[in-house]
Amino acid sequence: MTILRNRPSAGSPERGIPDATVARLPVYLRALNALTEQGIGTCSSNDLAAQAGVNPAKLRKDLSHLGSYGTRGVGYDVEYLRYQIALEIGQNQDWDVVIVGVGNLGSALSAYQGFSTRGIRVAALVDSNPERVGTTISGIEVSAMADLKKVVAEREISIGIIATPGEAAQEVADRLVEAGITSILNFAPALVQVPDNVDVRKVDLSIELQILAYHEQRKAGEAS
Amino acid sequence: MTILRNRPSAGSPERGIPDATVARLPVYLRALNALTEQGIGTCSSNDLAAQAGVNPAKLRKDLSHLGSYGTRGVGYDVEYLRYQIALEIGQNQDWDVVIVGVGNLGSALSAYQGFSTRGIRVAALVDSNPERVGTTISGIEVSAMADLKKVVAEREISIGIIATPGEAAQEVADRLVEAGITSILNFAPALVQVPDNVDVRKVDLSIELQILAYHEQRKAGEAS
DNA sequence: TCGTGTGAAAGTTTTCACAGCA
DNA sequence: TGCTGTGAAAACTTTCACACGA
Repeated sequence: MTILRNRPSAGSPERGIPDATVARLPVYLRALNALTEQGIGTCSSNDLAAQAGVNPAKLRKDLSHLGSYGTRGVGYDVEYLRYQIALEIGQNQDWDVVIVGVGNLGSALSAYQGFSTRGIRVAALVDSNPERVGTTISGIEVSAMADLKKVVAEREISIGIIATPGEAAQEVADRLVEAGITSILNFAPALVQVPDNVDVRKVDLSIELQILAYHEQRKAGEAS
Repeated sequence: MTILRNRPSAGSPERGIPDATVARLPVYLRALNALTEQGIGTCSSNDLAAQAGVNPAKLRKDLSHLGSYGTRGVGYDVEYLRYQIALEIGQNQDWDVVIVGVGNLGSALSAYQGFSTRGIRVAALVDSNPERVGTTISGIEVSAMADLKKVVAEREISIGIIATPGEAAQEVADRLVEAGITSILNFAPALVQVPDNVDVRKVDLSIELQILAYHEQRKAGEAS
């Protein structure tokens, strides 16, 4: 889903964490937070893997891409590891995002509790519907599409979320790119075309259910 | 994310489509629908791959797991292929789902247009908050948690969606399993433990953004 | 001739199993 | 002794490239 070049990258001895690992680092971060809340200061790869729902060997391999932050025979210091992972994935700074489309989904996203604790701050809302412009949702005033560029520049936003119907998605993506956005999370059920320097990830709510339905059907067919 | 056994399976000569392929079949279905809307009756793997945003060789390999539905030198009949894929992933029947938790996200999901056209029907809403029980959202009356089992049985629902806060997720999952649900889509930012015969898929909205933030950070660090 | 279907190669991810360090 | 870090094996996925059939 993501367009990405795994640059071995600038200066540093060797960078380039595998995609599969990157996708799990936020999960480990969440697991570490849970351990902290439980008052646990040190954990083994088994403990953390159980908390994160992965295989311990995979966890160790993943962490080995970041460096050696554990102690043999002991395990990992929860707080230290949390800090190192956060550093790696840019979680010790806040990321401002703009949500385009404040229908049901966009509104739900702007109120989503999970973002703020993960360093994601919904900084602006934009909609093409004049009736919605000027209204306030989750404490944020909705701006007009025409003001997108200004809003993005003012608040130095680099991440955009598309929460419009599928038909509008490409147009919105174009506008986001034009406004200077370089990462897009696309909830619209449509592919969007963007320049090479822009990353797009897609979340498709019905596809997830369709995959479940497939397995459900197989289970049902098991009677045969 | 999914727990699944790739059963070579009952009777048939050889079943068991790779996970990666299953995850793309709904995408192909959508692409075929788009072609139909454009009045295109036949397409090559190149055409369809472009529409779906994948590599043509991958598309052909994926389709080869279902059977030989193309014609060499010609391509695929759009309608016929659509039908075959729909058959494979159980898309020619409607799937009733129950959504647990009608906060912002649950409400947005119950109104989500993308479901109905993909054979997903939101058949019931359930919430633990007494103030929400009895209210109507998107034309559906919200039921109490205590009635979950009854509702699931009455409407023969096999798929459940968890749209509650993380703390409630495990409790809800247990209730769903108890009620007879065998597939769960979990939007709560928490892992849930279920028996082996139940499939769970997880959609984590903030993780997607955190992955984008990671890439964004790398891009920013490129100046070095 | 053209484009599918598919073996075989390349690449990626996961898992195993154990050397090595605290 | 116990658990990390990691090579090497296994599994899975993607891509290539071409034989084959309409």
